[in-house]
Parts: sequence; C-alpha cells; structure tokens
Amino acid sequence: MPELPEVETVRRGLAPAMEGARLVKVEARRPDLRFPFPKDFAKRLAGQTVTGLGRRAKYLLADLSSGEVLLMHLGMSGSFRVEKSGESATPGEFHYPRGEAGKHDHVIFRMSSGYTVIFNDPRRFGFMKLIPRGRLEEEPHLAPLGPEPLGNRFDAETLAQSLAGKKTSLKAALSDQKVVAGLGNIYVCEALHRSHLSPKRKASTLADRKSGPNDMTRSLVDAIRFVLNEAIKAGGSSLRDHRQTTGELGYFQHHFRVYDREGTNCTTPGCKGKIKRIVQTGRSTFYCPVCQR
DNA sequence: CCGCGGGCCTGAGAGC
DNA sequence: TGCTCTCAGGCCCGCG
Repeated sequence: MPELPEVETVRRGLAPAMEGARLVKVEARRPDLRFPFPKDFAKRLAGQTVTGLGRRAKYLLADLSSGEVLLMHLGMSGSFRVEKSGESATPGEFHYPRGEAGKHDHVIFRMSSGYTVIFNDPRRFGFMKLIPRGRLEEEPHLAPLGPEPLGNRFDAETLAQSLAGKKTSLKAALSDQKVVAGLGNIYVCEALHRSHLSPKRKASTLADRKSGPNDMTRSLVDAIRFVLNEAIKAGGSSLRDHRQTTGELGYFQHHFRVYDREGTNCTTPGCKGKIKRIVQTGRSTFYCPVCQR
C-alpha cells in the first residue's frame, strides 16, 4: 500500500496519540506478520514511553524510553487507526474499544494518552521489529536505503551519480530504494510524467558524467519533491487500503495525472496523447508516450 | 555485481 | 449467485 506520503500521513496521525505517552497495554493478536514478532514483543513494549515518532523512507520508527526503537513497516495493505477511549474516530466505522477487534486487527497499543492505536494488515506484508538504538545504523532494512527525497541530501548531483552506469529503465531505477528511498509505483509514475521523462528511458541517460547533472535530472528531482509534498498535503492517496489514522481517506488520487488513468487524455498543456499502461519488471507503468521522452 | 521473475498473503473486481 | 482468474501501493530471495 503505502509509499512515502502515506507513511508520513500515518506518522502525523499517530504522533498526537503516541508521542510522550506510555504503552499501557500491548497486544499482538497473532504470532507473526511478514516475520514472527520478536520474543516477548508485547511484554517488552509494555510500560515504555514513546519519546518520539519518526519516519525513514516507508518505515516508521518509535523511539522508546528503554533505549530500543520499534521499527514498523506497513507492507502493501497495512494501516493504523487511532481511537479515543470507547469512541470510534469515525462514528459508525470502527468500534474496537467497545467490542471485538476487527478482522485483521493484528496489534493493539493502549496508550496512557487515552488513545488506542490499532494496526490492521490483511495481507500481512507488514512487520514490527525491536532494535537497540545503537544498532540502528546496521539494521538490514535501513542500512541500504538511499537519500530521503525530501531531505537536503537528495539533489540532481546525487541522483545523477546513482543513475550513472545503470542499465535498467528509469522506472525501475527510481523504484529502487537504494537510489532514492520512499517512492513506489504510483509516485514514480507521477513524477516521471510531471518531468516529461519516459519510464522506458535508460536510467544512465540522465547522468552526464563530464558536466554533471543535466536539466532533465534537475526537473526530475523537482517533480519528485513536488509530487511527494502535494501528496502529503492531501493526506496521501487512497486507492484500496490507505486511510488516514482517523479513518478518513486521503485524496491525492484525484490529482493523479497518469496512475490508473489508462486511455484518458494526457493533461500536459497542448499534449494530445493518451495515457498508456505497460508492464515493467512485473508492475504496471502508466505514462504518456507523446510528451514523456 | 546486476537485473529479473517468483513468492509471500488476502481481497476486490471482472468475466463467464 | 458463485466460481475462477487477474491484479494490487512492497520487499526479499535465488537464479542466470
């Protein structure tokens, strides 16, 4: 499910419920998600205070007073919702505190703030893991990640450098979390359209080794930043699973220019193209064959 | 080393 | 209505 904007939306929704609050009771309602839960998972968490809630790429990191970090990933279909003591955040939709846990509600955090935080994940591609803060650098999920696209270490120079010598398509390269961390299928497609670059273009053609990055690379960096920022403002994109922690939908899907818009007219001013769907490395790519070169 | 295809899971939607 | 098939926002592993 979630790419960077959805995960950031989730982080912002969870922060008021979790930051500075103690985990009063933790419940893992099954033995595993993508991986088995750590040994004594619930017991180790109970009583800890969440001192901060951060994000790296598509991962959430809750800093704990114990000195450990709770690393959480939403996989394809994971979502969190926050409910206040006995009341559902969206009336009529969620009722955990009053009744039974819903289907696929796998982890429940009862917070001293009076909020209950519930992790739901039908496909169970998500996971939770506890890591000592000192070993965060070597954590296998985090160590290989490239720069944060919204951070200042991501620019045309670094992007050009990581694309140099890459034989794959631009689409595949941008989906690679080592190149830039946090993009997925949707936002790669959207950023490429907005920078008028073809997903089929060889990645290395963006890197001009002698004279440094070219205008194409610059416009791609700008498009990536723009699209992600706009999507965060919109609360992410809700296609199937993504919800904000209140249960509300995100609405960036209404701003898609190519994703899931096969056959529609290209929205680039003056462009007469129609959006096309192709398959690259096993995933759908949407683009305009006319204005994306 | 690199790039690709398969697999992990469940659910939604299309077509018959 | 109900079956079967395809596809889905991520990521890891093994193969060539």
